[in-house]
Amino acid sequence: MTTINDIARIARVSKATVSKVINNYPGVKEETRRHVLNVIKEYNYWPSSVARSLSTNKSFTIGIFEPVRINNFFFREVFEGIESVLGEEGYDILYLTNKLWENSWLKFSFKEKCINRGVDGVIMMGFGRVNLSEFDGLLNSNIPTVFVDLDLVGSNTSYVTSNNVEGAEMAIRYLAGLGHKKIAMIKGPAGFKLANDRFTGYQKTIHELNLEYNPDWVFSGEYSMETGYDAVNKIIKMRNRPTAIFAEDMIAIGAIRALRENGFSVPEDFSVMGFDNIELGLHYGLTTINQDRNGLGEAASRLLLDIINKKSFSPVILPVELIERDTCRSI
Amino acid sequence: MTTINDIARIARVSKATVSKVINNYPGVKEETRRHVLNVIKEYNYWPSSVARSLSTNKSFTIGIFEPVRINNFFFREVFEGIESVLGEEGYDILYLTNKLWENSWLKFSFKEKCINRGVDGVIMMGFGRVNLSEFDGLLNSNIPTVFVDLDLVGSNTSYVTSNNVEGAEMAIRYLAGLGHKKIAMIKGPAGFKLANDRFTGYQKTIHELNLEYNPDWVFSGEYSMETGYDAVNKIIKMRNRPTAIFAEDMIAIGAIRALRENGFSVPEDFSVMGFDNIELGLHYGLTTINQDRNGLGEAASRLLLDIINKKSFSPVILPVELIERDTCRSI
DNA sequence: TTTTAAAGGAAAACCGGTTTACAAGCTGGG
DNA sequence: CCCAGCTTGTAAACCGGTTTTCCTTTAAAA
Repeated sequence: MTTINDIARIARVSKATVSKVINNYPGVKEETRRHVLNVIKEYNYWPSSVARSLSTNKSFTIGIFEPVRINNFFFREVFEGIESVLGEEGYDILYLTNKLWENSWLKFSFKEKCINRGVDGVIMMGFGRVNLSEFDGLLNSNIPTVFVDLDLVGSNTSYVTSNNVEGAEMAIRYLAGLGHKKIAMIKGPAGFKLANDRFTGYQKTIHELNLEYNPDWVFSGEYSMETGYDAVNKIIKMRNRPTAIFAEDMIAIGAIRALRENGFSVPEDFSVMGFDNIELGLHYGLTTINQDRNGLGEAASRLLLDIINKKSFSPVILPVELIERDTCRSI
Repeated sequence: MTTINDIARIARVSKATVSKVINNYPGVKEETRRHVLNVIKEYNYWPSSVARSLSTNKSFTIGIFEPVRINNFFFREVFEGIESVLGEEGYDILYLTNKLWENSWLKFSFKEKCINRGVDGVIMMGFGRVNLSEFDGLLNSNIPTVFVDLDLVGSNTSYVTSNNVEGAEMAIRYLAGLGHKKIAMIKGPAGFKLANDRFTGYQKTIHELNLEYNPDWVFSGEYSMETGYDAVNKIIKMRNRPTAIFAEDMIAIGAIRALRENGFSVPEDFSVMGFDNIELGLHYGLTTINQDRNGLGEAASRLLLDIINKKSFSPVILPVELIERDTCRSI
């Protein structure tokens, strides 16, 4: 491998001079600069970012932790947003794995892993509100950190999220506008801010609009079709049935399938309203709330860069929008 | 940040001794070892992998290039396979972005980026057979490299892929077994080994079984529903129509939708056979060929580790299997 | 021509580790 | 009691960059 020493020797200058040329620093005669640049090009030299990181304490890498593997496509799209913004700024993205932790002679947590790898900042996604103490190290450190969909803040920590409360409110208002007064909700996994916020929006709006609130109409479960099936199986046995069902897309699709399999029609017998706008929803004509997953990733990266540059630490909450398709009807 | 010097000073030993303790090297009295370990734990010290990389020339990072963003879910699942294997071995994964390249004062290619970042190896995925010269640098370097779905080999380069030829053969034999003699194929994007191999298997088997080969029944396009729509629009206008359609899942689903929209029934009027087994296929009851995407990632990582350790360089070709659902019928 | 300031470049220290060479201390055999 | 040989630990060099300090040129001003 060609190093800065090779270049210095060949160009008959000191390595300090080569360094100045590489970094476009002043204090080098134009003639010398050109000469050094020629040698660099001729030998196809590229400085080692490892060595550079060591001396500057800046690595141009951002770490990502993403342990939970629910909901593949979701994080994938967030990731694309992250990558596009950070890439433009010259950062690469280090996917931090934690498989080895258990075997290690000294267990280490998020913070230690970040320090060990020398990342300039870290994005945390896919974490629920369980075991929050896991994050203590990070929050108390000065490592710039951005959480996606988890509202944690600290000296150098902030978060981004979609406006899930408002999204749920939009959904309920829309259903109410169609004449629905009995609306069920199938919540996502308990402990996740996402799911909690959506439920909050649901409750709040039910109250504001004076709709019927019935605890029996509130279900909860994993983010899967199963959960929709289970809830529908209970709903159809009820004497006092809701007329509309509000649930996250994957669950909503499970519900639609279950309803159809039981001889009900959507939206004739039940209206179904989703949340997320996953691609699959298109194939079911699912009316839903769209959240901008790419935008979430972009916002996360930009916020992280702002934290790194000490420019801004304010959480970012992204707007959502209602997408009208064919699974809700007015009654 | 706590460094090895701090630990050495506090423990009243030399940094060499601390280093030996960290790496479990011999030549340290048990008593000293324990003492140093205690100090390390007390001060929550973790060695900097940046500094370590610099001196050992080994970074425990694997790079990934994945420029094309077709087919999200596919790479996501491959990635999971990669991560699970490499994570176990203590590697982290560096997503290499190339957004900054154009602006850079010296353009650099895959090889230079790898050298610059000091990765121990690199996995290339999502590349087609276009501009193969882009890879010259990598192939001629001694950087361990594994391609996914592109059959490039070099001194330290190999590849993994599913057995796409055989998969196509299975598909055609299955359709022929159901009595189909006129089978159309909608190919994926030209230039990709994946798509080429599948077409090869199709052609070969058509010949072997003495089925009708009609160039008009061969279509080609992007990996999208659109492509399926377009092909079907042509097929239904033909006088001599095929009775079965073979295409990659997303395209096949487009075809199914197009057929239905035009008043045809699947599988009554046309049998449709997919390839890939994407999740969406389930919702259409699509009969298809499954390829093990997780396994592809695992195989890629293991092969890469083998190349790094100079143990094996042989390409890996993974078997596929036929999944029977509801879109093909016997005639 | 001499004085002085500015510009250019080299030398050396540093970042946090690893590794090699060597010295000191201890043990046991003759 | 002395010396060989093993064990333990230290000092120093090194990895490939950056940055500070300082010396040497060169050009401008007096």
